[in-house]
Amino acid sequence: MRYEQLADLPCSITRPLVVLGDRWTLLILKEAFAGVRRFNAFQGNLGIPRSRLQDRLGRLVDHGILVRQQAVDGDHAEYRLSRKGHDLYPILMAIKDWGDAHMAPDGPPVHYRHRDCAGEARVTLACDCCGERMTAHDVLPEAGPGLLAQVDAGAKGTESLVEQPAYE
Amino acid sequence: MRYEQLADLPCSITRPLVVLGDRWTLLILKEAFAGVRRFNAFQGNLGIPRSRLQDRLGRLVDHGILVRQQAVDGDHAEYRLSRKGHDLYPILMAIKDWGDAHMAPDGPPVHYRHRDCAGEARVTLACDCCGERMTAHDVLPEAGPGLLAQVDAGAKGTESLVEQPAYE
DNA sequence: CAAGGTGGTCTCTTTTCGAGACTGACGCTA
DNA sequence: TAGCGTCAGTCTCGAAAAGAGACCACCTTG
Repeated sequence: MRYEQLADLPCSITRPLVVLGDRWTLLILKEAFAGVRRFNAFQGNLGIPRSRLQDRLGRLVDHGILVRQQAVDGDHAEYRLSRKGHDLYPILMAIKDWGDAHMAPDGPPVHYRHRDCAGEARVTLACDCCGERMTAHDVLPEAGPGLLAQVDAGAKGTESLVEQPAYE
Repeated sequence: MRYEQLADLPCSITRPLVVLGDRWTLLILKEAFAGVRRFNAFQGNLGIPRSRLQDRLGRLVDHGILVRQQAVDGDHAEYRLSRKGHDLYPILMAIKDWGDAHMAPDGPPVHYRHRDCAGEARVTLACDCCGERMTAHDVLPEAGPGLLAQVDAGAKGTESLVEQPAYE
């Protein structure tokens, strides 16, 4: 049970990971972005045990990442990405970029192309102020409002995060 | 054993996820980017069981994501990010952006600031040709060389990926 | 009515995880 | 040199999660 409590930490990387960080969840979402909506399709494409899929879909619905509804053209259930779920796309694309760079010796298995031109979708990390591209070396963590709110509320275990050392 | 075989699929999202997609791995890497290098520091910061940490660090070293070496200023072991590991940073930042947007009611706990100005690090998905920003709706998957190589080699289970439906 | 597809449940076995004690190497210091 | 603290790493054992696959109720369609 202690693992779930990581979600209480004031960290915007840790909190999503408690929801998304297991064997299947991101794979399910990848399928959802590929247009899959039905239970049996998820199950067949991934080979995930049915009970496991049931559990994961339920959690994603609970978190508002997927929405379960009846299909308009039939009686069957559908799982569709909510806005919140849709916003996960850059995460999958960042994974894709890394996979293409480091785990695709024969080249990218799939090109994710811009509909309007021949270009490929790529994730970039940049400064939202000056627009310059950034790497981990250019980043300096600094306490934000979400952390200060917890400190003010007397939460424990937050001190170390305030003094987070910069990545060298 | 079937889960690990997903890594054989020609998909640059699936393959990294088989390596990175469990409770702890990305959390360990998050710590590594925060400057953590020592076994006990990972263990203490995350509360991960020692045997689990041992296993995960070993896997990351095996995959060339971390490098284990003796510290220059002492006898203890150090785990440092390799180039390959360093390249994972956009994934963590994409998760951070989503966490800030959807799981941080009090605002971002931590600002990841550009060293050179006051701006914040943000991940964007854009076309590498025309530079236009993209969402999942703008993407059209298309078979690439890594997939065709497997098809030519007579691999099974690749057909469905070629005909991957576009995200609606 | 039978066949086949749907999402979903149940059971049983195997695997993984978690907690914490334990080890052995090393350095410091009294 | 004996004692102590710290380091990474190992072992054990009970608990939790995952996996495989049968099973269910419901609905179409022939």
